[in-house]
Amino acid sequence: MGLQVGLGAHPECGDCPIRHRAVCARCETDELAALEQIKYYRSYQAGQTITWSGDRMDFVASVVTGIATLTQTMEDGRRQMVGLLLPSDFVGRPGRVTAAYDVTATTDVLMCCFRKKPFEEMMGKTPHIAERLLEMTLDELDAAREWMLLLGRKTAREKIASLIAIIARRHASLHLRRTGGSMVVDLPLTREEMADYLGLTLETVSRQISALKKEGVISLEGKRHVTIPDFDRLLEEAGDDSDGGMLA
Amino acid sequence: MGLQVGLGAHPECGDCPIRHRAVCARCETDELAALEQIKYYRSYQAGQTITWSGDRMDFVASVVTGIATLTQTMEDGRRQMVGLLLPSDFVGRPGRVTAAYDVTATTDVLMCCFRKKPFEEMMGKTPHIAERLLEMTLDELDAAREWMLLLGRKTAREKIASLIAIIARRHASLHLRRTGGSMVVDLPLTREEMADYLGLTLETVSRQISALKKEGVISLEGKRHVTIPDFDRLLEEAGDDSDGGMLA
DNA sequence: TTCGCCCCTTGATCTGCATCAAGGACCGGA
DNA sequence: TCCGGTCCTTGATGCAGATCAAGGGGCGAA
Repeated sequence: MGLQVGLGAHPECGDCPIRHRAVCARCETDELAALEQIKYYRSYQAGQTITWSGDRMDFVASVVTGIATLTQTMEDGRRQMVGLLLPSDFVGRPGRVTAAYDVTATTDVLMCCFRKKPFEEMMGKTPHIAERLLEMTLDELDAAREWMLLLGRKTAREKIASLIAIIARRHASLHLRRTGGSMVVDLPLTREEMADYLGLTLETVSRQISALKKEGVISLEGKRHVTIPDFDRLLEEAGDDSDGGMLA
Repeated sequence: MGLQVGLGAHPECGDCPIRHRAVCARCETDELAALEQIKYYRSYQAGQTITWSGDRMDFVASVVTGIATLTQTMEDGRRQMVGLLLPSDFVGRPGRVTAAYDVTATTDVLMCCFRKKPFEEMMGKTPHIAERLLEMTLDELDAAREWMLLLGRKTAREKIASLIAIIARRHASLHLRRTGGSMVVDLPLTREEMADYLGLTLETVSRQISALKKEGVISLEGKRHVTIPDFDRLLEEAGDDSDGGMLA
């Protein structure tokens, strides 16, 4: 979450997120060249599991296109999503051999991968990579803490409103369109995935979306296409103090 | 959370956590000397607020002794703890000017502080610091994700059992005593603070602790002193898959 | 065109935890 | 010794969201 660096920031960069958005370390050329040499691409189909928790994972990667999730599962099947990976987000942990979470592609996904060992060696040689990764990880930690407030203290209605706001913000540079003051977003998740994100059941998700729709906070075309006539109203429903830097 | 490096790992280190446990970067001498020059100590009384969310925070720091918490508060007063800082844990974010959370001392706390600017300059010069901070932040992120599973999907009873297990583990090198196979821990939090940690009310916390006590999962002396006769049993109550590396 | 599979919606009922309320244990100060 | 405050426990009641259940819409395959 929250690992994006605006596309506009480094216009000279190319198509791989690690390079142009994730750990490009301000586009310093030699680092780019080195990273360039060890990267490779992998694609996954919608629904495909990228790694299972506990499996060996010998690469780190960055999402180029598509959406993936991190989830934890208890023995009895209860599931909680703990990460939502959008383009430019980073997965994997330098210095760890096995995956800690199930990583699943919810849409078709293209990943830009780096074998862990050469990546770690590069990190040792190019300090900016560790600094950039630190910055990204701190952003993720902030997002996780916001998420904890949501899980622990928000009502079902507030959770739904928050999720829509979060997706609207995160997709801002990707899929968001402003149409005369109103925002339009496509929800990239099924009701069940939203439930796993929010710590609810899919029935409750469905009911609360219907309620927000009936009351005019959002409007729906089909099941996924959401129009937000008044973003501030949505934030109010979400229980958020403020916009938190939507357009900062 | 989870930022500890065993005391035994670097016996030659001194008394400041940044130095001997947090970002010592394997005790490389020159880095130590440089860090040594910019550090200073501050102490806080139990109950005192260290920073309010939104305040300017011009230092980063590491807890030397005592316990502090990070909490988020909604406008209507609902509170969620999002971080629990034990000795050796790190607070603050290089590259950010204002605090994102309320930081509160729950016991008397001694912090080892570094003014942000010199610390950031040092980071630029000594790459190992960023690497070490990255490692610590990734540990915190993992802990946050475990916490999200707890908040989103666990029952009140499982939450309490989980919290006791977490504290027992984290205090392992500090306060934990093994007495013939059983463990003894002092809960460093009031019932209300536990409730804020777990996303419950203090009444529910109290009831569930009583229940676990009645069923022999734990025993209590006074309100804070807990004996765990069978740690595996506790983990079972917590819904955890396994010990997760308690003594690893 | 029809079938079958998802995904989603809505209704009825149940229940775990919140809320409201009262009182007990402990402690430090007058 | 009593008093007030803080922290904790326990009981009674209410309600948000889970659970159980039924059915509708869209879409790809036959």
